[in-house]
Amino acid sequence: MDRIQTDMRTALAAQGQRWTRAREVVLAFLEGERMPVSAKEVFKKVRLTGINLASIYRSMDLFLEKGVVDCVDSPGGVRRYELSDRFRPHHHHVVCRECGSTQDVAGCGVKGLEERAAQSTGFKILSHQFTFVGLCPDCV
Amino acid sequence: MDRIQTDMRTALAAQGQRWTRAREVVLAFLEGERMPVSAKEVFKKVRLTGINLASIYRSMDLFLEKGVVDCVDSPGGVRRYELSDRFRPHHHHVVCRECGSTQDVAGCGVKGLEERAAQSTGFKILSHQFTFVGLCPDCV
DNA sequence: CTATGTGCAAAAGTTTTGCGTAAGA
DNA sequence: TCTTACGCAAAACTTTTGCACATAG
Repeated sequence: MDRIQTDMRTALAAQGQRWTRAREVVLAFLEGERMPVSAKEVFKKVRLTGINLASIYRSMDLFLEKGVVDCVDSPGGVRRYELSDRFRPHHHHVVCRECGSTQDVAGCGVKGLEERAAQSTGFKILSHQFTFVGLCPDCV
Repeated sequence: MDRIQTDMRTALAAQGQRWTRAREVVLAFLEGERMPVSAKEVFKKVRLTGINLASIYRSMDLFLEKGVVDCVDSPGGVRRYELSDRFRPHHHHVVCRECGSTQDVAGCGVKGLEERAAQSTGFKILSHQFTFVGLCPDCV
């Protein structure tokens, strides 16, 4: 068992929440991925474990709440999840307009804009999503 | 009839496509909005015209294809539409994590990053979506 | 043991599609 | 007139929820 899972287990135990098979499977899968994945994609790839799709959504909600994963709302209307900035360098994404495939773009380049946005809108800014939309090499 | 509608009508006519009541109603509505709206929001506000929700989606698809509107994929899984950069200053958005309300954030601040993203990923970059996620004054 | 989480199935919500008809040009 | 687009209804998809049962602690 690796560090993220140990941390997660401890954090959950502190609040009477449990480290279950579904949560372990989902988190382990996310740790092995380099790109954001949708709930359905996780479901298909862990099908042999018998974990239910609803449980994957519920696990993702828990991980989001704990700050262990971040989500990306992609053009195309499918939500994708990945390990959060706490465990990976902060970065952004490029999504293919045709096939929906997603890749990381290293770096940020937009830090410092949050404060300006907060001032001009009155919102309390919690995070940002910055996504390039384009065509992947296969779809050009 | 204003300029955008005239342009649109001409562009459609050139390809054997028609300027219909549904398209006129949807485009006119978008021209009157300052913030991105979902298909359902348009539908509710133009209900008295009898325009069908499916026709609103179809009109939006057409306008997207013609570059007359842009879409924003918001956290929460609802797609919103607004007049494109061709008719409004380029800008970005802030979305409330709780209620989904959306506001413009003036300016860009991320121009010049597209080329770097293209180089590092091999994608052809067509556009970008930059969204701040936070809490609106009502939801704080 | 006991409360929490899961599987299953149904529901909810958004977006798409097929088909017969209305209506632009 | 003749093709395009619309209305309607159903379907397709993603995500959420209720409930009885399983299971982690």
